[in-house]
Amino acid sequence: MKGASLEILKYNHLSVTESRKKILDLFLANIGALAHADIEKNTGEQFDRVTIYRTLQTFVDKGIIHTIPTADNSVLYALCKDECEQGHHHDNHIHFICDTCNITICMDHITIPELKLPKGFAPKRSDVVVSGICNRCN
Amino acid sequence: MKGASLEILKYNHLSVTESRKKILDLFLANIGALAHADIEKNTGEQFDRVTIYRTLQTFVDKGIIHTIPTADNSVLYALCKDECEQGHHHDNHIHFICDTCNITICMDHITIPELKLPKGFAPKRSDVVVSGICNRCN
DNA sequence: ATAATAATTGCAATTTTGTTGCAAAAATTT
DNA sequence: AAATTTTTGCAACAAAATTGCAATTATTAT
Repeated sequence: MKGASLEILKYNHLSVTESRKKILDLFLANIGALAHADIEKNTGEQFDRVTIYRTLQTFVDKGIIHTIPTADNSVLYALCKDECEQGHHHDNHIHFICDTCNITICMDHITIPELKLPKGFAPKRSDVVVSGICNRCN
Repeated sequence: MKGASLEILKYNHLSVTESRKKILDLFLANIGALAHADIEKNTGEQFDRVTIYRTLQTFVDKGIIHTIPTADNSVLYALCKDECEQGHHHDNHIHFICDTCNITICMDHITIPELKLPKGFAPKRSDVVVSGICNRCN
């Protein structure tokens, strides 16, 4: 698995830099989603705040990570799995947030059931955020 | 319908103040969800920003309104309907965000289908954020 | 109705979060 | 290895949110 971040960066035509490698490694090493602050801490404040913001934005633009909607106004990012990495984003995502340990898990493999909306509404994309107790805390 | 805000405030054991009445009236008069900025504008900047923050927080605490998860990191609030007003929160919510007019609608009446989560996960609450074109823009 | 008590408001100051321009540094290309 | 392009970090700035506290307003008790 080592060198995965390097390959992903190259695949996406991004210059390989320390910050990008380290931040991407963080995502690869993590099951859950990460907030800007998590990254700042976990890299030992080695990189400037601005660099982290820009790196995250770059990754989102390239489809390497995606943002997760949260009710409490924090911005979370998670790796796009499989197909997403090829540049084709999933349209639907399920995210699980644990009320106990606060981890956010991106469940790419679970499909979202069809929703029946009132007449006139044309849905394009759905995000599902489920909160409760995760498998570790249970 | 007049006086509804007053009753809701009393029911929730909240002192009745100008700001609380006006802000609650705003929610009652609105189909969609409101952001802090919307409230500031719509009350004619009559109240301090801080007051609005605190009022919203109070309403959330009392279960009068709830926050809506958004992908773009803005905080939206919407009235809790029906059962919610009695202090019993819905566990599931569907929110529709229109890509065109940007309105956010809380669809309390639509039920969320059961989600099959991996073993060990105990879901408590689900938020579904659907984006697309709303009935008015369609 | 009015005084006493309790809660809320608004201001000022501060903190947190995110953005922008630009020169220095690093990565890629030739 | 030099030239070019990209990225980084700093500084300044802007926006969003929070906190303490005195003044005001609402509620309760008399």
